[in-house]
Amino acid sequence: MAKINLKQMAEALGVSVSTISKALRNSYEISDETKKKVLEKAEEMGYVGNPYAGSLRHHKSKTIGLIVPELTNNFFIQAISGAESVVQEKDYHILVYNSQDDYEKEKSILKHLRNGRVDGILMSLASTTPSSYEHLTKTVDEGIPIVFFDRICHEIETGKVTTDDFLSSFNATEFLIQQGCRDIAFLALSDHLSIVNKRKQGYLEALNKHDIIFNPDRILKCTGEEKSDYQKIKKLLQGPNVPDAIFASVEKLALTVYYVCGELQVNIPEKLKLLCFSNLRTAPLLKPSLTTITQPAFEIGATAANLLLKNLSKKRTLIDNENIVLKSTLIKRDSTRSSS
Amino acid sequence: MAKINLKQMAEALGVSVSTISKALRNSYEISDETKKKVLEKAEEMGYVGNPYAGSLRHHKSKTIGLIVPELTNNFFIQAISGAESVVQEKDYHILVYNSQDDYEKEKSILKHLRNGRVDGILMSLASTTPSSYEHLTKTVDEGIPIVFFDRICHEIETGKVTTDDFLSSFNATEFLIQQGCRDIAFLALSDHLSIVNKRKQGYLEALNKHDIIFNPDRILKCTGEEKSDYQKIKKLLQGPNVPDAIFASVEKLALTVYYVCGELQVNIPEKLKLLCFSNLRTAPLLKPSLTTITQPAFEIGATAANLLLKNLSKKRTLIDNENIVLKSTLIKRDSTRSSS
DNA sequence: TTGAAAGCGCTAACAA
DNA sequence: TTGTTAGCGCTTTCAA
Repeated sequence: MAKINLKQMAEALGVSVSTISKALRNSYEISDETKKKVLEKAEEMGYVGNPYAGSLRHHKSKTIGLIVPELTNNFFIQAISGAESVVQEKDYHILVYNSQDDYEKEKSILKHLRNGRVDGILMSLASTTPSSYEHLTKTVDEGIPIVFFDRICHEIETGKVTTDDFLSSFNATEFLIQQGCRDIAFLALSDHLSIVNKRKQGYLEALNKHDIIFNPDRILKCTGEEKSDYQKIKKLLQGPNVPDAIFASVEKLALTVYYVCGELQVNIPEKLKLLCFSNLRTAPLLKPSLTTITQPAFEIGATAANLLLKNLSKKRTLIDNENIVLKSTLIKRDSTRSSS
Repeated sequence: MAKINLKQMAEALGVSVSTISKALRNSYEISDETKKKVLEKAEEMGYVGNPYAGSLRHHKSKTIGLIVPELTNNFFIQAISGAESVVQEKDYHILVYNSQDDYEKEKSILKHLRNGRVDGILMSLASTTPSSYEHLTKTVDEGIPIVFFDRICHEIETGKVTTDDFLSSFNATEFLIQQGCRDIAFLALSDHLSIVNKRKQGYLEALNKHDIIFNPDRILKCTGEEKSDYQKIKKLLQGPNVPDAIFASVEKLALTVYYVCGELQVNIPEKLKLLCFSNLRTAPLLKPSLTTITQPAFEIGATAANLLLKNLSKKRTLIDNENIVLKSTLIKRDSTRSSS
């Protein structure tokens, strides 16, 4: 049994190709009787239209590209899951790409999408992407709309979906201060990521509000590379001046802190309080359970997908510059428990 | 700046469309001089060929479909990551679908892929898929090869990638026995999943070898639905006859055991030893750290993708019936520590 | 070495 | 209400 096409259907039914095509698309031009006949035959023969033929005709692929900097990350997975669920509803398809946090790869992926393969793009920037966004502007200019989520690009005017990074970071830092912390280290990632910067601002603002003098050495610029981050954090916790709390801007870094503390026998939360942005399902089961700022990752993905699809259905290729902000939740657990 | 096509390139260079096409594909028919000219212009104009036009011509889409029963699952994510990494190398694209462990959805996804959208499929079955594989055979019969991984379908003759489920399960059970357990409960999932059955067989065989009489009540048939599984496990652990160990066939169920034990104040591993198949990155950080049978998920995905791509490049649409078996690793941690 | 033209499977404008 | 036909962007055969 081979693949069936319109022509074969037409022959089998003794009508023309266009009649079948119209019947299948439920056109008003076709009689109910014929429609029924065609539909039945289609079912019988297992006819499924070739998507690429149609795509060629009307320049729509009904597929969208989703680019993330990492795949093995709970946040992105949940976001993908959210996007997939809305896209599936609307009979769109999702092409998934992993930029591996690499600017060059990101450019290359976008280039491959700039040819009609996708109708639109959902993406989160690589942390190594510098302040040059030509690959992004070019894509948008060629009529392929991009909706950013989480690791957004401010410089491109389009739809963006983020969480309240500044505020949640401010609140979390303030919470640490309330727990008695006075010397809070902040584990940052790339300077280029707006979300990391906002989180840093929230942290700084909270210190400022509580008259805690900010020590620039307390901002550790991590890379995301496991080993070097491990060493950096180990050095931080070996002293001589050991902070009394760590605020990790991303999940991965918090886990590294657990491992370093294991090696150095630093007791969390007695000696060190720990808190981070994270979508780890097992946060409540860790030893100690981890206080997290949890982002509504699934909703972020779903919202971004909805925004994109809404514009696509309106045939709008330029998306209004708006930033949809969803709320994160601070979930207090043992890693920030105050001993008093 | 709009999208550029061959015709526009041809006009810009004052040559014919076919010359450009050939030059771009580095045909021997074209002079080096012309090729150079064309390549330069293509670069300059940012030309990227429309993939669907070519696809229509030679009935190859250079994209593969990847169907998983869940997305928020470390095993599948790592597998996707592995597949993505090899596919990316070969300039293929990946369409990701979530069957949500639902047979109907699985059928519908396959139907949508049976029309040239993809050149081949990588998939793991939904646990609700009954012993009727028409949707699979139909797909293969229409010339779209499927490579199964992990949750494979024995009945279809094609390539499959799994782990040594029987043996690793046997070893793990034996390990529990060596830790002093005599009454080990097994948390199963759907009867239809061959991997779950193999894991069950390994468990039974180990009991048998050690002359432990098997009590059928000790096999709990879970559904994957969080709440009902929670209740089932809670009932098991409330007695009157409480097992001294639990072997969970999938990760999700082990986490539920943690929560139930938290509620019932059952001490792991003192009162209950726990072990499961899992790819959780935080297994070492849990309280207590979790003994796992860890599958090489990334390799599984990569191997399956390689097998599929190898066959596609040979234009083979029927893949030899072979089962590539990769080894899992039993990682002993605190959840199975013997108190003596 | 280059170009003209047919055709992949489908849609849509137009004709019947 | 149905059929004919051109053409989406590309590859490829055949002719020049």
